[in-house]
Amino acid sequence: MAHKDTDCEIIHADVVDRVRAKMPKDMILNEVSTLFKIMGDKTRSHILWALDQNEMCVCDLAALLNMTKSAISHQLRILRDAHLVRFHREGKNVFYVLDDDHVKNIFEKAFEHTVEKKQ
Amino acid sequence: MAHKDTDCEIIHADVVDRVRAKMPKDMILNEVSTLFKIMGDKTRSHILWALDQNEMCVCDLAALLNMTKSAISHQLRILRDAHLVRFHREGKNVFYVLDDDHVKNIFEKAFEHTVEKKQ
DNA sequence: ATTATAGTTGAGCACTTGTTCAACTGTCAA
DNA sequence: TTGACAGTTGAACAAGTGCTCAACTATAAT
Repeated sequence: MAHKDTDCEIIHADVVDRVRAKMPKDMILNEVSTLFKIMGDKTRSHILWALDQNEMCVCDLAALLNMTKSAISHQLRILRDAHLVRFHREGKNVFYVLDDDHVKNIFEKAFEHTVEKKQ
Repeated sequence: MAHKDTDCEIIHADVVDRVRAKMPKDMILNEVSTLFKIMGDKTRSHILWALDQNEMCVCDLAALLNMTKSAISHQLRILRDAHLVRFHREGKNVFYVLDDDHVKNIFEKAFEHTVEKKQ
């Protein structure tokens, strides 16, 4: 009898059991994929890359990426909510910076991967 | 006069120019964000994590993740197209394996980030 | 106070994406 | 060769996502 939610038996029960036992708490794996999802948008990854070079204000980011302030601001909010960037106001400008060194590391690994794949 | 595609001036032209000069070819940054996008789905990240533990066939993955073979197969195709997994047939089973060590590294960095953020 | 510019926000809309469903191929066993 | 099961595929649909637009707040200059 196939499993309730699937349409097949477990064929290699030993492997499945072993992997299932090692499986991290679902929440953590979900949070990791959420992190990737947030980084997996063209606009947001460009913003993160830019902020890794320099802190920048919304307007400069908009100019750099040829987008409206509104569009940038919406994406910055998503990055703020995920604690990937911080901001501080200086007069009329709001400057954003990366909030986490890991982001830089994750980016570097992804670059390595992509560059190697292209060769 | 505001920029054609934005609604503001460049406020800190020096910063924008410097960052723009360092900007990697658009294509590479796009490919990096595509990689994150692919890893940024709950199902796919679970599959990648599982394959990092052991090579597995479609049915076992379906059982492990409580999903249908079809749903798993669709996601495996996306991972195959991105060259993140390879497969080989053995009789009626098709076994999948990770195609790249970088995936493991990227995952590890992302785990570090997530675990630290939780503290 | 008024004006101008930086930035934020919510609603709306077009587009994308993941799963389901049904039909299909591939391999093995009887 | 027929049946059973592993796996793939395309269409369809529901849910999610990113940008636009317009209205808003905040700060500074006149």
